[in-house]
Amino acid sequence: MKAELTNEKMERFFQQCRDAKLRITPQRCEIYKVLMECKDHPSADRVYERVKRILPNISFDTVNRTLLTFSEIGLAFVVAGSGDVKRFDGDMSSHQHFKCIKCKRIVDIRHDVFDNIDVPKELGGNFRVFRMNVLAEGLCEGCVESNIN
Amino acid sequence: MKAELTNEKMERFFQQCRDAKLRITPQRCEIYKVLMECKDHPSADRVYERVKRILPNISFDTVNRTLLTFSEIGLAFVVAGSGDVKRFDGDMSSHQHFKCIKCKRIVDIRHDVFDNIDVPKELGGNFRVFRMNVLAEGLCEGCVESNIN
DNA sequence: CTTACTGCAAACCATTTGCACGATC
DNA sequence: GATCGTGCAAATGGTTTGCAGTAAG
Repeated sequence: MKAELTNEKMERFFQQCRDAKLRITPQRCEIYKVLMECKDHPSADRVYERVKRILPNISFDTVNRTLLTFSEIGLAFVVAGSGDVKRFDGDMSSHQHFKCIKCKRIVDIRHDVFDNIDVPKELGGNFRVFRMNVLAEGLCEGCVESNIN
Repeated sequence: MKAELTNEKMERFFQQCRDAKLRITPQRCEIYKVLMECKDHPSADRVYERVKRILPNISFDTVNRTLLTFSEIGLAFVVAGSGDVKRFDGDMSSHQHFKCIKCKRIVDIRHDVFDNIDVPKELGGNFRVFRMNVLAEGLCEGCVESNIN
């Protein structure tokens, strides 16, 4: 599917775990690898399926828990949406998303305008913004077509 | 709490119901009124509580179903988020949201930059975008303070 | 009078939690 | 060896569905 993650990237991951006082376990490593290789913004369930190929005995709960932990320590985040199951993204670079309301596919979009958008000042100086989410919702190519039926 | 909705607004609501082939019922009317008067992006549960004051026999299911129906016909929408319970907004004018990750408070923000943002063209001409969501996540004033403890 | 809507209860399903065992440091 | 992480199973909680009775057009 994809080239193996570089050693440097895994080394960095180990360090991030240590910094967060998380133990380095085979489960966490595999989940991290899968998340980095997935470009489709997988649900916990989807990550679980993929990791299970490598670690057949892993439980869904571990995958889910780990993904949430990753979100907390900045290794991943939950894609913003309006309902539906949680979808995770391991790409921490600044980008936006399009989500098809029918097939639920999520596509990365990159629009200069949205990069480095500053914290709205209406909030006053005391609000602290950690993350800006930009989500376009609509129908993807395939679903536009099949909608004409 | 707030001034009654104008007759014109209710009249427009009736028309929108007729257009969508929805019957005009006391439940729908009250839910609509409450939604329009709420400035706090209420959950279905919160709307339920408020409507119940007027219609004590209404069920939660009706409220929830109605809010979803409203979302479908463009009378409301679900505020984008990362998990948590669905929050509804009856203000269909272009604006953005800030959500406190701790107390879950949602505040409207209005930033010129985001108004009339155009559909990202990376998607190709065949994608159809119905809605752009912009969500800032962080800590609100109150929670920033109580976080220092 | 026909069709849609409501209220109730049960079903669903993603997500979370408690706990004992096993693994990491 | 002490503590954290995992796997299992059960609980949770928001949301959804089926259905019979009721109301709107």
